[in-house]
Amino acid sequence: MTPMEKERYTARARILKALAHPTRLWIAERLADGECCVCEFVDAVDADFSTISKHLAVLREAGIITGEKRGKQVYYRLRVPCVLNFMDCVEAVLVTDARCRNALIA
Amino acid sequence: MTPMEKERYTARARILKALAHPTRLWIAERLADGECCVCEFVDAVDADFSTISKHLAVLREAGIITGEKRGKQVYYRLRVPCVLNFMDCVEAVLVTDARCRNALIA
DNA sequence: ATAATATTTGGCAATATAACCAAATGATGA
DNA sequence: TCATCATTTGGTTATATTGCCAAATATTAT
Repeated sequence: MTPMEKERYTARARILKALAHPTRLWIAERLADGECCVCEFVDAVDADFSTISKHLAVLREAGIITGEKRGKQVYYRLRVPCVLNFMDCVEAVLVTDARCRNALIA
Repeated sequence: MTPMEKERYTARARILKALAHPTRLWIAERLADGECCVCEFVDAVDADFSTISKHLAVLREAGIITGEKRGKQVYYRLRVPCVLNFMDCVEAVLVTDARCRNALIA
């Protein structure tokens, strides 16, 4: 791994890491259907609103989402709409895993 | 987020988390070109061999790779070959981010 | 101006990760 | 059998993440 590669993979890993949390992943997928108000997440997720705000900050700082204040509320949306793309693959890993556990193969 | 969703997103996040480390991501992409011996990673990555072995364990336990011992060596390969798929999107996030930083837009 | 609402920020404690060294395991070759 | 090589596992320390509470900020409504 050359220094250049290291830099590149560090940047990429940072993005995956931002998505690698159940709540954040759920939020990202929700946003794939269109923008949402923070308040919707607060209602839907069973966690303190400050916790949700911090999750949003993680996604924001990773460049995955962007927010806009409208009145009292803040609306977030995906900055790059392809986030869903890799869920198919993630799902494939899960399915393969389940199949293999059942079949007792590697 | 229903309890069922929570379970689902926790499983998905686990997989992303496994990939969300520069060394592990590099290894995964390397394996997308075909199987590799652990020794190749040990040579290529500047980290203790035990560290590399632990990274491989993380990927293995996440169901992303699978290893096979052949003689003294262990060869790993991707269990689901689509890992590369989402790199395009990750890259798109990085590019968008760079563009916006330059242009001073959100 | 004050109060109420929506969100972010600061701070803290609990837990999880990452990296290293040393030691254990497994396979081959002398 | 004994030494050697490749890899994994155990243990430890440093660092990072998570989630809650309390407090700060910003916007609207009274």
